[in-house]
Amino acid sequence: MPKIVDHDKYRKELLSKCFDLFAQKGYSAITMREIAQDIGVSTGTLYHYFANKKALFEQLVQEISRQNMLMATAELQKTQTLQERIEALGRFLAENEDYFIKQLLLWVNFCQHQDSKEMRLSGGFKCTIKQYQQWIYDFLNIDDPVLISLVLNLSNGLILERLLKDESISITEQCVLLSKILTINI
Amino acid sequence: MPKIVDHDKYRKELLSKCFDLFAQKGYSAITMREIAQDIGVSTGTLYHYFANKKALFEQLVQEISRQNMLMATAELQKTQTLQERIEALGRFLAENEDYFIKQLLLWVNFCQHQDSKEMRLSGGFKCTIKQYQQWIYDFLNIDDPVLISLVLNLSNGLILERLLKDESISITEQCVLLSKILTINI
Amino acid sequence: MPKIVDHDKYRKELLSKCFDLFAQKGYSAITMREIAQDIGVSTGTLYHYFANKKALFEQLVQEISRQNMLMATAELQKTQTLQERIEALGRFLAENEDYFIKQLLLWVNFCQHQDSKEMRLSGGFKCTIKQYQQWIYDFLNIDDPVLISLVLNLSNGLILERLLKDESISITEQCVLLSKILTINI
Amino acid sequence: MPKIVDHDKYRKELLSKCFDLFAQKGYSAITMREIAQDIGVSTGTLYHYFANKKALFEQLVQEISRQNMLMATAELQKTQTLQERIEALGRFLAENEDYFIKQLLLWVNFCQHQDSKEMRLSGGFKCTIKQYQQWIYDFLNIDDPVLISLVLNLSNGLILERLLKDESISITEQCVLLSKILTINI
DNA sequence: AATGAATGAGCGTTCATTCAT
DNA sequence: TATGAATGAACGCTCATTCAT
Repeated sequence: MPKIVDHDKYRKELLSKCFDLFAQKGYSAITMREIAQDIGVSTGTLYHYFANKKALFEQLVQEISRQNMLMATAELQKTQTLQERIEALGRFLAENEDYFIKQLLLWVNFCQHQDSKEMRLSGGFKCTIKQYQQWIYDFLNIDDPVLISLVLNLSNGLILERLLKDESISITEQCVLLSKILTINI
Repeated sequence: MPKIVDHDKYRKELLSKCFDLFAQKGYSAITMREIAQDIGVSTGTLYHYFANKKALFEQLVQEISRQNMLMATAELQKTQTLQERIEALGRFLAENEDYFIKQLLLWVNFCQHQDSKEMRLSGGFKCTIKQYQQWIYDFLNIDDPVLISLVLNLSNGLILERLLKDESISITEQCVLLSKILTINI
Repeated sequence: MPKIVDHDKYRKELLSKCFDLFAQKGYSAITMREIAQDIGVSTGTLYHYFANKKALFEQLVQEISRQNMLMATAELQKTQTLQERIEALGRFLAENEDYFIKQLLLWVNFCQHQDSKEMRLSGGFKCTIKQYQQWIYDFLNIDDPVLISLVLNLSNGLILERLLKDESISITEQCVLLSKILTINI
Repeated sequence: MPKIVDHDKYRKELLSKCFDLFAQKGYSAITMREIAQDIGVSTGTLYHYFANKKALFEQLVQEISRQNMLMATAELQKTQTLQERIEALGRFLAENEDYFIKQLLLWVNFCQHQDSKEMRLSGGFKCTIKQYQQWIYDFLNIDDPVLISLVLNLSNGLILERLLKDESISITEQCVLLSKILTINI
């Protein structure tokens, strides 16, 4: 009998530990050795759980996207009025700012390498984006696709601003404005 | 005026030719050989004009940002009313969609590598972002920083949507909405 | 203008220097680093001249086979009678014993790796063997294919004996016997 | 008699199952994992029965050589005249062609790695070759060492021809000729 | 100014081997 | 006895960079 290890559970633990690293340095700039060292295993172990670097990255993107959706749903389910929900969304973004910046970096990275002969199996990825939109739709209870897009793009824009600039406008303030806009336009 | 003018002009030509390559594959994934081959010179020549890969990339980011500003100013200077300007901004984004996507990729890439012990000289970069904001400010003649941020973030969000999704909402439609919002809130 | 180097000539020089190494250790057991070190270049240079290890080995086999044929033809062309030729063949084998052992090792190695999903382009190799046979045929002026085979197989058997055993029978003695056999059977 | 008998018997079973694998890919090209997988045990088990890869290979060579000798003796013991024996030898070679090719590959491999700082304990190997020769000597009842060598080398040459060429001369035909030669020369 | 041959550190990955179970 | 997860040195190969021409 081999060492008793929940292979799948451990795999996901390793994935979680990789998140920061990939976000900080980008797919091509990290090395497998760095990853291994940083998460405290040997390269051999890394390859025991992931076929190669590409597979590791793809599984990371999927796992993070899955986690993100779960978090968001859990967080926002307790709200009632549109007003409340916009505020909750804003709070959620503000509180997990770093997380979302990292996720954004991951996604952009993923798109970049997806187009260059690699990572084609990514049906799961585009799908994740769609689920996201659908989720906003369900959650905010907005019908107009232009408005949904507005909310999504503004959210992403806010995150991007955080990444690109040193001092950014407060997310809360933006959300107050967003709330006003939505209230008027629905 | 001996060769020094030609040298600088040629350097900028080389930079322009690198833009697509860096945007498509990302800083770390591209090799100097690929770049050289793609733009039709030898690696030796590349190193004759740029101290190293990092310097090449930094100069590229600066050059592209500079060009972008020039383009935008030229394009939008002929407008008058706020209504017109919003429309012009929307048209500008829509017409240069690919260009802005590439620029976004470049910027994200730049931020990623800037934090990892390299590319510290990037005062010029943060500065570029500020100029951008200032330019929107001057151009749209909006005082409220929250509103400026809204315009910038929505623009970036739109570009990001283009990158991440297959089918996106029309930029024009979004701008119609944006126009309405701004008109009401000013 | 780059360093002036006759690329093809230098490539062949490198190949010649690899011969002993591949024969001694076998294809899979040598490393590219060992080869590079042993022939006095860097691994980078090795890869500048050969696409990969497999290609290096294939070119080596072809080059050695080609050289071998040239040597043999040059050596044996000056003989007249069958008697003389058998003696010359024996002398040739005896004098280049080490060379032929190495060639045999190369060939066996080649066959082994050729069958395992790699090295399929080896039309040139089987062809080399046929040329060899044809050359013996032309040279010894023997019609009977059974006799040709006898000569070839005995030659190879002699070489193999050299490889497998510590003390072997003298090649010359064997050739005296061979000569007698051929004289009788023609 | 506790488990020691089973242990040894199982060890030899494992060895037998390795034969094809080593012959096909060669010592260095095969991995312990491949071997384990192919013969249906874990790598742990492999290391339970063999100290390391080298030991496994050495024991394989010895075991195969031992088996070969047994087979040959059994097969050829029932013959009487020289004529019969030559024919029996030919038939034996022809019927076990694949086996002999594999054995040849093993031997060549063994010699190659024996010289490179490893596998020095190979007294048993050279010894095997000598036994082989002695056995031919006893069996064919030939005194002249030159003739013995002829028979051995021709046999090995025939096997080698099988390995190196696609279509080879029939072993039987060669043996008819060999028979004639021997008859004349004794 | 321009070339591309040369370098060697470092990359992704593999593999013989160990050892807790 | 038997397993397979874990290790890390070493593999084939790449790449930013240098430099003789």
